[in-house]
Amino acid sequence: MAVIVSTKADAPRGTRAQEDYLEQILSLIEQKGYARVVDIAQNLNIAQASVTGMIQRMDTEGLVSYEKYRGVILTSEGEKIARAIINRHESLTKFFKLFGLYDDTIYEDIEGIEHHMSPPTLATIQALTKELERQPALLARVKSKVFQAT
Amino acid sequence: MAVIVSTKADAPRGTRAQEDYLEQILSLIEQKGYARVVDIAQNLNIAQASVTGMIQRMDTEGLVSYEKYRGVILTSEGEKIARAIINRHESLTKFFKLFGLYDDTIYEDIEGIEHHMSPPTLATIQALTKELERQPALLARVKSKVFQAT
DNA sequence: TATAAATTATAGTCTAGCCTAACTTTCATT
DNA sequence: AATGAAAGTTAGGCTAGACTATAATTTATA
Repeated sequence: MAVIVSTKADAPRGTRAQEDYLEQILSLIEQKGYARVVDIAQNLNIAQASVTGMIQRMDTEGLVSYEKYRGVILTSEGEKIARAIINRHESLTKFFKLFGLYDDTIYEDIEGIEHHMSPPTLATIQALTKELERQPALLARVKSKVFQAT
Repeated sequence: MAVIVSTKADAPRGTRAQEDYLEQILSLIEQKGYARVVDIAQNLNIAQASVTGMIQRMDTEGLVSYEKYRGVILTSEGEKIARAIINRHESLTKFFKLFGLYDDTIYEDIEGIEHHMSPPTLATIQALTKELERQPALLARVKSKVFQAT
């Protein structure tokens, strides 16, 4: 069963920074039930005031719904973007983990590239991941070619 | 013969935008012998005045050497960064081309991710590329799983 | 060689996205 | 219910990196 990938319909996108916020917000909501400014700020390593400001902008842009002092929730538009980003993040993590790269290395790389990978390319990575999972010998050979010096 | 990758020595880096400029400048110098503001501007899809401004900043930061009306050349620092970026670009192109992704898709994705990929991760991609080149049957199987709808 | 065209530079402006400091609201505890 | 701590907001400021309009310089050509 093949994966069908369209290059036509561009997925909705915020800016890079906004995607980071959306990803954090959804992740907080799923794990704690709500997303507070203070937690978003801490996770993104950003000042609280900056988070408030960005959230207000994202509210006017329809990515989140926000009321003063009442916390944030995602609009359906915002959630769609957040899920796309999280999906990319997870797929890429799975892929890179195959090769025994350090967790920190993986995390930093993905942080950068998850904002830039198109659906077709991601689908390819996913297919490749599946195939490599099915072929441990092949995977071992690739891994054996790369050593990381600590 | 294994590739040895260090995670210690961080490669010198400019900002994302600066890396784009450096890549363009080196590429122009290699293909035309010199890099003019007007060509950099056109290739990066940016106004000429913006290029002049950025080049001046990069001069003060030691990435390029610049004299009014006399064109730009790279410092050794700047060239080192430029070559690293171009190397990443080429490696990634080679990798994605394996899977029959559209050229435009490849170009856009790489434009985004080349600024964010660490040496260990890149080395892994390179090793994987080699292995897949050696195993056409495997490659075919992965490709068969992803169709792009035009 | 003079002058028009092309190229490059300057000046001034704008937005995104961050910061700190000070203020306001909410929450928890007594 | 009062009050101090925690969370959130506002105000003001900064830098990167883009823009347009205009001026200066170089290059090409009549």
